Amino acid sequence: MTSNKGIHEACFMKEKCLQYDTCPMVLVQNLLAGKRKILILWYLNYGTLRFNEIKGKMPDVTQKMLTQQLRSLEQDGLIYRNVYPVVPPKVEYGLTESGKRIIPILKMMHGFGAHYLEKNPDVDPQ
Amino acid sequence: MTSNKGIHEACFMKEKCLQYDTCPMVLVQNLLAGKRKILILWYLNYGTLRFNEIKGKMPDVTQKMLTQQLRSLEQDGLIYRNVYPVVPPKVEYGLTESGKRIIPILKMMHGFGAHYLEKNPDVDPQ
DNA sequence: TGCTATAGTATATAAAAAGATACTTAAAAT
DNA sequence: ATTTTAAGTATCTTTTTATATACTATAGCA
Repeated sequence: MTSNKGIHEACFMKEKCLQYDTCPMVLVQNLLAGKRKILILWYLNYGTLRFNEIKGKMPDVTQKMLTQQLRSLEQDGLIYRNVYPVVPPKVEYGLTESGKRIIPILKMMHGFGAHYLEKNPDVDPQ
Repeated sequence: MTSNKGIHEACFMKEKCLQYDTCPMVLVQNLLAGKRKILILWYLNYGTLRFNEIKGKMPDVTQKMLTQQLRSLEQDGLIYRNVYPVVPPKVEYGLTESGKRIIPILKMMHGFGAHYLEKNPDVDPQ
């Protein structure tokens, strides 16, 4: 019996998803799996934000972790980082074209979340 | 100066998102942040699947981790788990009503991922 | 002279996630 | 009597993630 490691028999879009290692859904899973990434993208859709502005919106994140998540999103091309050579430092983060294309998805997520919270009023989002 | 810990000045849907701890987006971030959750939901939309069927679609997941992710999704009410009292065991997983409501989001994600891969042919999804 | 501000880096430690491997269960098949 | 099967659990180790804390640079201000 031959190995069928990674074959996606069940994927909807068969032409794109015959194999695990070329599946767009696997990509998205990896792009968005981070613990803060969805939220960072969501906040940035409001407009560009400085480091401390993002930090201020997430009460429970450390500077180091936020830096890590931002760098990762930057490497994936979803956000850009613009450093102004001033003192004290000023660094602006914003969505790239690629990042902006995620926003409709995030809006649907928000709708889902709101509905979920209505149906489960006992649930704590955190 | 008073603390403004967790205030969401920048959220789109202000009436729902004035505070971090009641924000639907924070909820969704936490529901979907798991390393395999998006993929599991995606596969289950095809139809109910048995444990080993899901496992077979993810070449690099251990039994333990898959069990954990499934339990977590079950606790969050996105999937159900149906145990048949037979030997050897048979356990079926499927989407709940809540889980089905995520599918349109996943379909958009797939579209995004496919487009991203077209623009960045060098990227490895994994 | 020393203080403040911003966006970090450095280092050490703790906690959580993930992986590897072995074990379980009980019926049916060999 | 042994093997196979499906869906796990148990235990231990490694890796990743996260926290805490201290430190840096430099211009402007008091």
